[in-house]
Amino acid sequence: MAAMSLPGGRRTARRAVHETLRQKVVTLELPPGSALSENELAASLGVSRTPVRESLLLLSEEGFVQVFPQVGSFVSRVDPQRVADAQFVREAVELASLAAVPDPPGDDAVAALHENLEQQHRPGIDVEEFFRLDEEFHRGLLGLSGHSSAWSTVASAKAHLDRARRLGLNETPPDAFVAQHQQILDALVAGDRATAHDVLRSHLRAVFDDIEQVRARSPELFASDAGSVPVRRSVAVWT
Amino acid sequence: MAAMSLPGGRRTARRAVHETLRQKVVTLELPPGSALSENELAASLGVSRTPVRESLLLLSEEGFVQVFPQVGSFVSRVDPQRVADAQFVREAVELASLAAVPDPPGDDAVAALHENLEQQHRPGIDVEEFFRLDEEFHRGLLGLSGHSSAWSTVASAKAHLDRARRLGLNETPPDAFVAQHQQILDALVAGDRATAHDVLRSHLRAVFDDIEQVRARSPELFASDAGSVPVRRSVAVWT
DNA sequence: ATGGCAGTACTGGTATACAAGTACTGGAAC
DNA sequence: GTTCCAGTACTTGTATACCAGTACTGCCAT
Repeated sequence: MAAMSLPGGRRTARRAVHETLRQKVVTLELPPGSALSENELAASLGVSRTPVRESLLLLSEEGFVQVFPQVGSFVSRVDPQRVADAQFVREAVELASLAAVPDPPGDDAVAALHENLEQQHRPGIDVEEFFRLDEEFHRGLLGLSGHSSAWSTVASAKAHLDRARRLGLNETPPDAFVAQHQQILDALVAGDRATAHDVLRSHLRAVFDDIEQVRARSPELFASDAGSVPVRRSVAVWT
Repeated sequence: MAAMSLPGGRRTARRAVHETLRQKVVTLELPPGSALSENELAASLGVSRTPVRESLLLLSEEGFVQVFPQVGSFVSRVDPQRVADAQFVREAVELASLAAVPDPPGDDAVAALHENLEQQHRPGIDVEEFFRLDEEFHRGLLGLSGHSSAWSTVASAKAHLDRARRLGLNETPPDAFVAQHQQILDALVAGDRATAHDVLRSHLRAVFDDIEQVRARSPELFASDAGSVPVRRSVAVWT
């Protein structure tokens, strides 16, 4: 829903930079703690500081970047509190949406979800591809209730979860997630709301548990003290 | 949660401009459709275009402002679709939170809510004061479940509702809302979850209905066609 | 009077210059 | 070796200049 101010097709430098950086942050190509110098980024992206700066401002509003005046800008570490918030909001909205799905769900939407699942089941699936399909699946699920327009809100809350999930993707093979997706859809078309509800909740919480495992193993990627300020290095170190 | 990038006390021009403009938009001092020229604002606020521009960027991300390149920036009209989304999300999160409140709710939090309600009951209450108390009440309600940190997400979704509510505050006297607040809290402390749940839902939907009444009376404040683009005037006119 | 077209005054997007502040570096003093 | 301090090289914040594009204005031809 955001960024509706710049009508769709308009290509601006800010838009391009914002999307590029966001992608790199979410995919961990820029891991938590990375220093983001406005000058460096401007030079490497071939634009001036202005669009870079505005992109960083937006990313900081999204919680992906932290800007410390006169010190530097850094890819934010994963904030467990923030992840928990996102989890709670996402769970609330997705479950509320599930409850509002009409009893025979729309055939077209169901068909789309089935096709999506087929692709998820394809062996040797790429991680990036899985993330794309996962996103599409959950958006489609929300669409079943006619509240697809609320997806943007969920997507925003989901953003932090996504980044944390990538850290933990090696913990649990995607197969388990795909199986859960399948169960949810099967229960829905079978009219078994209770099962769909329970499995969706388990599914969402499994993601959350995954994150906790990563946290135990790589605490340096997580923010422990909200008040800490990083020092300027090629990679930030929180003291 | 947002804007944590600039540590609290740091006073920057952007911060000041952002808060000023946000306040004026939310309180309808700048009504939907108002033209916001970067140059004019910069001149009147005594700063350069840069902080003004960055503020408008943030406000557009929040949905309060629409920026049309080479045309102008305007206080956004109330988008019914967006309001509906906000309503759905808010309802889902607040109800989910309510369900997670421990059975005897925390005494301190309950006491705070009671005191808040006392102030709401004060006769001849100011509209701005009511809004402040209403916000505090719902935040406190969310806090009962220990998910107070998710408030920022609700607050963000709530932002559009708030603005629309101000338009409709003359429709239904605040007394009705205050009474509903009272019922919710009473039911909660009495352990009657079902009633609390139902009243909260009714309460939230009453706000929504209020907005619909205003829409019928003042359609020019609402966006009817998402693709419409305003013409540059002292006050924007959507064609 | 009316339709069309050029001129003009505005818009936001971008690039750049300067200012204020922080932290590292290297050397002098002890 | 240690401590302190000045210098320097960076950081983000702000101001300004310029650019591309839009829409209104008023003249001109009809």
